[in-house]
Amino acid sequence: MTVTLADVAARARVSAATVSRVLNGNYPVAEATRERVLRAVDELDYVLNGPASSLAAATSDLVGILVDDIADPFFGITAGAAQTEIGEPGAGGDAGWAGAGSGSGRTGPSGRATSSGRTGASGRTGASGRAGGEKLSVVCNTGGSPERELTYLTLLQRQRAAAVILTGGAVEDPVHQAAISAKLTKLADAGTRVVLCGRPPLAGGEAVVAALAFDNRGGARRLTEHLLALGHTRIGYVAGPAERTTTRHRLEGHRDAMRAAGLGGGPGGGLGGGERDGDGLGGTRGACDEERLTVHGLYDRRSGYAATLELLRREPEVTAIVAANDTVALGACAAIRERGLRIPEDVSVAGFDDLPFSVDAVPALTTVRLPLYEAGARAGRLAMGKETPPPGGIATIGAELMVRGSTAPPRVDAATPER
Amino acid sequence: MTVTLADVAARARVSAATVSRVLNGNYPVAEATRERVLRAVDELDYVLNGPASSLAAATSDLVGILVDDIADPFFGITAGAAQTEIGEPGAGGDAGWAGAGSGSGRTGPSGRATSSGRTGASGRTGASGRAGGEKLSVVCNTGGSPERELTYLTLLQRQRAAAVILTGGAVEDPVHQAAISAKLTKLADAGTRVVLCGRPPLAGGEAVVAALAFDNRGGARRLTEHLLALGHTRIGYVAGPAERTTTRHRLEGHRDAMRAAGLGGGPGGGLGGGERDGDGLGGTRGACDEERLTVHGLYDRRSGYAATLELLRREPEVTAIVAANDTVALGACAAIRERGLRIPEDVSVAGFDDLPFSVDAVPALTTVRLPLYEAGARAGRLAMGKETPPPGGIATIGAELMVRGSTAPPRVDAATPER
DNA sequence: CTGTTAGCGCATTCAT
DNA sequence: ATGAATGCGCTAACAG
Repeated sequence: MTVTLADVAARARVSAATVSRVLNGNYPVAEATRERVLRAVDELDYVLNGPASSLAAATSDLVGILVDDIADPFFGITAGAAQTEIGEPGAGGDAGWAGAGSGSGRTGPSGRATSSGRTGASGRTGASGRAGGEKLSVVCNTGGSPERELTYLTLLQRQRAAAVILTGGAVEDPVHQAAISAKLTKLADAGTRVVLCGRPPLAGGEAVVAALAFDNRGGARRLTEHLLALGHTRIGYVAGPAERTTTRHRLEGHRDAMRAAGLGGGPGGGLGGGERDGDGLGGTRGACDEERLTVHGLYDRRSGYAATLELLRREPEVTAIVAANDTVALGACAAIRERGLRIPEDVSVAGFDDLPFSVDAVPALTTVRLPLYEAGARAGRLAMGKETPPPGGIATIGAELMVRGSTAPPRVDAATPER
Repeated sequence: MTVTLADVAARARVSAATVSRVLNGNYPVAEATRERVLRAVDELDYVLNGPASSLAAATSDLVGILVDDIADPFFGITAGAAQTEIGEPGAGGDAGWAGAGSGSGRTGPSGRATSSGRTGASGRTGASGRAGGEKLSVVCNTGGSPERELTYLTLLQRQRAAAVILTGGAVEDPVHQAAISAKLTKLADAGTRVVLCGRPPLAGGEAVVAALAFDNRGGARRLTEHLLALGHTRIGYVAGPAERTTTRHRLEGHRDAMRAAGLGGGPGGGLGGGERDGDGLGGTRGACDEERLTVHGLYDRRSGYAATLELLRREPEVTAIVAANDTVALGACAAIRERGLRIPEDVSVAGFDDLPFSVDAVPALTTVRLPLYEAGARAGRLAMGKETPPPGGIATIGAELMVRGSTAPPRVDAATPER
């Protein structure tokens, strides 16, 4: 019922081995034979049996991209970029079928004979039903759950995936860290290329081809410095889920800036944790403020809304709110407005990521731009081995402060800060 | 080097077949044996070889979800919902094995010490590195390109995917329609369950398990009726790519409403195409206006921005702009503001989809709500055979008008409409 | 309930 | 340059 290699071989009057060689394009085959085989493939509408092929070759063309939340543009942009790089034959191959007029014609297999620069491996394209050297890049939605992350990794391992890209922050639970780490090592041992994107390198990251980390800390620090420079001192922070690295790094950057300015709980400029209890003097508000002005939530609009309401309740005098990301910032804006406050006159708001909609917010959102597309694309290339990994396998990707309308100096009549 | 079924069998002192049965959980196995096998699996850290398994069983656990643009929340939400349904072992029992005396009590459900809810077939979890009955649901980004859509379909076909979900509008080019249709038929013939979500059923859709179509036309009509009721008559329309069904349906709904109100080019209330050239009288502005007040672009912010600028240039007197979707509406808002106009005082703006950020726009966006999550989840269940298809395999999903702040009556001093 | 026996469809040695 | 074997790792009858 389903047509196999043998059928094609029979039709083309060659052996199955030859058909295989033509299809994989990695072995010399006489042009005439090749034509015949290709024609038989078209006529029979043959489609390679992936599982069989993978089994025999001990490799597959599956590339997995793990994301926390596919509905979040942050991941959509990153994953889409990676997928673009992976989908394209890219380095060395051709894109197939340049020949037959693609506009409206391309009735199908007929007008070939061209097969432009069919160099080596990449050949066939899908228009007629065949598909060749392409990788099947797929994105898997973990929903932020470490268990699902592990499950997907196992599933991918089971498929003998060619590569795996993990995007977004990691969960810091040491048990999960270890589990993920072990799993990645096994994947790497089995020949799967592992790339981290927007996630800090893991301890003993030999298993990983490359880790692309965003400068979350630096970006957050510069953002808060901007607020401080405007004159804000009572700055609320709507953080993400406490256990994620992204959350921690952004929060640390924020606090670094605060402390360097003599605000917050720690020694100026320090980044160490310590000193949780206020010492009662020294020109700072003490650590209690640091805690009081931070609220954790999810990376979504609703959380931003709720957390901001809470922040406003705890400290009605805040003059600025820094959100974990742009989506959260949007929720924060809604909460602020609902309280009858204006942005930025009464309260400044800042986000993180610079997602496409941020520039359209009213007022436009001050945020920190992360080159998501570029990072995703690079991760894709790295996964495909189309780009050489950075030295040490680790690269930090810059974060750029984008000052826009949602931040401004605090009102002059705002309660005078204590210092 | 890699551990196989035989290794596990040897360690557990059983045959490979028994190990297979334990792993698939679809055949009676003595509890003691099962324990032994499971332990061996853990000790050896065994992971099933997917390709080999798929080859032998002639099925795979891969489920593909095709989307136009993964960076667009419209698709992210839909795909994420579908993936959630597919990922969960869920109810409904798994497709194949109702036969083997599983009527009430699954094979050997008796209390195993460990792992709480290890229910019958779905067994093993990922935490330890094993993964069982789960499907690997993956989303594939076509970028709106019919070629890539076909390529992905072929790739999925090659993997013998268990199911495929196509989301979003279809491209209307008859050649591609036919190609897709043919491909879907082949997939279905090979046992792949095909589900359409947010896409109209295709001609001769026997191949498809179910088609979930949004009521784009009705939603668009009600939206425009809302604008007309407010008193608008000069309404600009920023449409999506001309060749997509979603674009056409929304545009048709809009024009239906316009014509029913005696505006636009056709006979009142008609939905037929005809009458492209204005007849010069009859109380309507004629078809030329219909064309003049419509600009096509992509479904993104930038296009919305550019198209709106163009619309404002063509007809400075427009009092309302309807956008193809919310993202486009955001761009439209930016353009309008840049022109020094206020929303909604000078120009009303409306979108479509009701994405999460729309309620946070300022002013909040009037739009048409599509139950994306629900639709995606339903598509996922349909793909898994967990839900019975609607009668005829076709269901239309309602679209609800959401009136918010971005639409208001036109200014009274606006140029008086001619009628 | 469990072991035995055959392939699944293809990529590869080897030969030629 | 091509054909003929061999086996990848697993599942599915079929016995027992």
